[in-house]
Amino acid sequence: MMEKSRKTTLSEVAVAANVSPITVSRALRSPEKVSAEARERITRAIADLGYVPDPAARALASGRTDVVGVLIPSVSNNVFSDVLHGIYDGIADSTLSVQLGTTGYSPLAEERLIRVFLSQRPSGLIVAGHEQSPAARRLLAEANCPVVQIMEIGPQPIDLAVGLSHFDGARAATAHLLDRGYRAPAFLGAQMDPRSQRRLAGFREGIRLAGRDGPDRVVTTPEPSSVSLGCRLLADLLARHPEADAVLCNNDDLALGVLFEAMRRNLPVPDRLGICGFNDLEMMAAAQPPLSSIATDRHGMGRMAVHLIRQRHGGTGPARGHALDLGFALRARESTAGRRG
Amino acid sequence: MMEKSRKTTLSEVAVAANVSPITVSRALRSPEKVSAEARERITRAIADLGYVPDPAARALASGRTDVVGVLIPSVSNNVFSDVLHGIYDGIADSTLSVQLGTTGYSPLAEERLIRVFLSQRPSGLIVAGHEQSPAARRLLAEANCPVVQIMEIGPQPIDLAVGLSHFDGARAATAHLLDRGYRAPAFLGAQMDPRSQRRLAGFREGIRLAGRDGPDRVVTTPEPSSVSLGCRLLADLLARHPEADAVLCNNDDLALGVLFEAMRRNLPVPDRLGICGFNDLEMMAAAQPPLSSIATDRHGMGRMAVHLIRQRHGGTGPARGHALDLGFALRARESTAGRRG
DNA sequence: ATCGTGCATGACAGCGCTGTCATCCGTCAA
DNA sequence: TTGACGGATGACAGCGCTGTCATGCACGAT
Repeated sequence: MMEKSRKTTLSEVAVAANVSPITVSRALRSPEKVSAEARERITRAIADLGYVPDPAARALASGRTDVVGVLIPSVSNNVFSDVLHGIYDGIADSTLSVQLGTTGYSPLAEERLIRVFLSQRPSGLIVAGHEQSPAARRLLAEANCPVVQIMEIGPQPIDLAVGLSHFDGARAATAHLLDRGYRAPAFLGAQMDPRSQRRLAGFREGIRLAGRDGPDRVVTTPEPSSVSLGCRLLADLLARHPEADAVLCNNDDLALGVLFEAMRRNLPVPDRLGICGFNDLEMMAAAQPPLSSIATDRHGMGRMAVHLIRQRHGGTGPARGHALDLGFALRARESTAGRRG
Repeated sequence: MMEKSRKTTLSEVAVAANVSPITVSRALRSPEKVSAEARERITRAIADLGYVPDPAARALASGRTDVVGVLIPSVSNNVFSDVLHGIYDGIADSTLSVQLGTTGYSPLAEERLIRVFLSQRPSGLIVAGHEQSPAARRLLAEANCPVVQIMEIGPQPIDLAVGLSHFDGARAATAHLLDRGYRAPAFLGAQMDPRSQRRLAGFREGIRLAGRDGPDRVVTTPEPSSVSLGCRLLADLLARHPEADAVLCNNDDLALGVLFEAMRRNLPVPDRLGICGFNDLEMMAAAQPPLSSIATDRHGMGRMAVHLIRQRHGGTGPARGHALDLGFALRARESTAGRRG
């Protein structure tokens, strides 16, 4: 049953290269500590034998792994897959590898995964958001590896944070809508996770700052976001607030759905209805009319998170408690060109 | 520098539970071999001490890991993130974990990653596609763990395969377009990976079977797929083949771009231009007009791949060489309702 | 000639766990 | 009562690698 497919070991390489095992180990970990000739022989022996180090043995012996743990709510969400992409780009030229865990937006699952990840003594941990359970926060605070919270920047990072202010982004978008002459902007939200909550708060703040005292035009649902949900949310909104003349959507999927629903209802965009999304996925600019959105640098967040971890290992980089704001950019396109008439 | 954040070990649990270490190990691996009382004490001790097993030590001692290696070209592609989602759902109720590697469509990177993954003695390997380099194929064939090729079913799987025939899917879509009265269907393709090539071949076969001898209306590009690329490809197509009255798109992103570009050009869909995508992402049904597509069960592929690996470990499941066809479904929607007039 | 210094290398032990075999004990058939 | 048997538990060694020290050597300073 347990057929041993003979793995070449470090010792076998050592024999072939006529050095001791420890020298082979050094040639791999810190080549500069090994003489050029020895290194040469070892390199050849490794190639000849097709040797690949055993990460488990290395981890056990050294007490550390080259693994970066990544905790995100879900992989089937454009936002997180962009972040993940950035993370992979960040580790590309290193020996690091990624251990991905998905929490499904459950704090309990998150806590469990943190425990599992920490048991592997990772090189670093990247977690999405700032809403860890108290126990999870404690675990992370006591972890002896860099911990980077991504997606948003909060008041006090556990260790490091990279993200943006979703509140500010939504407020800017709201100001933009008002600026363009929309008089009754609404907010549509799905999957109301903490970041969505913050966007909603930013929307309300934007309305408040403009001195509008009208009704609170907000339609949200805990359902996961999707394009078809965008269609339904617009229908809901118009049923409840027929006067709404612009929507700030929690994310771009909803915005696309809103666009399609508006087309079905012959509501001219942007003349009768302004539409603004959040994240600025690639499709937004290609839509007809092109859809406005708040651009966020998701790829950069992932890459930067890895960068911070690597800096920390190099002894440089920002100190504990540093939050890096990657900001956002308002991409004003035709879908929010303003009311006509 | 190297502060030892004291990890509780299995031996400490053993002391606390007043049993030998090996019994604790057994209580974790195969609880039925341990008496109820001992199990009870051990469980409590584990909880009290917050013990988490060290996977590296376990891997080293047992010669295996509970890791499933997953090799996909890219994470920032809806198709693969759906598959990944399925994989995570597949392992949800097990002790398995996922090790993800992205090849960026490079056979060399793939080969390297296969080597790295195999060095961890994984419980299984899931690789996208059938186009491994000869060396990679050999590695996989000799791996002593189940290997599942996903995305498509080919002539001879290395071990197991789960997927669908992209050729048949595209042929069915082409037949559908012709069926609905479109006389000059074209094919638009981006990121012409092997699966896209197969779809193109299926398109041509569909045309051939219908006895059309017209020009080969095909526009492809090696660029990665995107919505805006769909816009550009339609522009290209119309410049070269103004008579084209329907497009089969390599994937749904392109189809969406085509729809937007058609709107910009005031080409009525489906009257003047039929549009069909591939994969049937959620947005297709929500579009206006709703877009036809070939539905593929990407989530199911991931789940099934894991299922096969778990079956194999249980000693059941299909034998080496089995290819599981998950099929496809033509979702005919308004975007291919046919020419008018 | 003597010593210290720095570099390249090696010996040794052990990381935390599990495979293998051995041991122990209670139970039941003869 | 005896022996066989099976279930529960334990002792031992070792997985492949690296941390820690120790060693050997060539070199220049004294």
